Amino acid sequence: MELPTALLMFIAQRHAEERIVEHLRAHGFADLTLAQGRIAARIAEEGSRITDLAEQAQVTKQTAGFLVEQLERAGYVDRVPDPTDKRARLVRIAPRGREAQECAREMEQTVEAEWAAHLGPRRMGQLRDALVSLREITDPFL
Amino acid sequence: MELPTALLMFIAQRHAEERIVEHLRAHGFADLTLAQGRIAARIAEEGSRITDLAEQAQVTKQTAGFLVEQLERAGYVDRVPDPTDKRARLVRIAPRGREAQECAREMEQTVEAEWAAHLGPRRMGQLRDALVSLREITDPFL
DNA sequence: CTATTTAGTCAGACACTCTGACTATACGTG
DNA sequence: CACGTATAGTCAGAGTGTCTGACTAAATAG
Repeated sequence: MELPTALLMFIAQRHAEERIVEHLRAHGFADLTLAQGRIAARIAEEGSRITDLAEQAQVTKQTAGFLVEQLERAGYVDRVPDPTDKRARLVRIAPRGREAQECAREMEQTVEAEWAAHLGPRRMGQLRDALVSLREITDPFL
Repeated sequence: MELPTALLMFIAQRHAEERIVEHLRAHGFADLTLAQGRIAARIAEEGSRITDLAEQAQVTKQTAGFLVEQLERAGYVDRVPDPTDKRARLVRIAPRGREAQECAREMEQTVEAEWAAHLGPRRMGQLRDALVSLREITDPFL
């Protein structure tokens, strides 16, 4: 075996991540770091709680809170009291955040398309199939 | 498409990474961080230069130097003058580093085996085949 | 021999992440 | 209902990883 499978995944995954960050940067979203993006990408349409974001992004709630604060200051999200729980505040995507989401998704799809073109539809399908299956034994959030 | 392919890779890859760190920790290599490990894993048998390690691990040479310094202090590597270039110093794996490498490789193979068992040999082969092919368009170091 | 490149370090700064301690609210049980 | 526990979140402090910029010393090209 030349390289471990996990390292192969790391290589491709980081490439995608960098392309997205670069694309955002080129479109005026130069503040917005990777860590912030990982949080922002997980905010639900109805708004999300810090604790849920933390769990999904696999960081502590302190870290999630810190990142949300940056996002809020930069205008990517806003926070409203949760009507159903006075302890909680809901984090929602703000207009600027939505623009950034769309920008990121754009490059995400571009990269995905490049991969599909390189591998061909059959092997791309096999790749996704294997990865989805692997998730069953590797996703701590599942 | 439920989840982007790159995110699926991230999930599996992080799982492998965490298993390895946890295994190292359980075997007395509790100092030794992920970042240090990423550098250490790339040290060649004959020794490597900081600059090469930096390039392979995709960090600046300052960062690589910083991490090597930690590794050296903890006894995982040592550094000797490069006989062919008086500017350079070769980073070499020390005995303790070799033990850690073996420990890490052990879990790496365990995880690899778990994946193969879950997917079956055919799909595991397809997965690796696709990832190796993808490397052609995603590995900045290739 | 000089100019440029390369290997590496030093200094400073910032981002990310964690642990521990704390407040306030919600919830479950007797 | 009251009390104890669990949950949502914050504050404070620390450590680690990472970068940019400026620098030194040695190698190399012309």
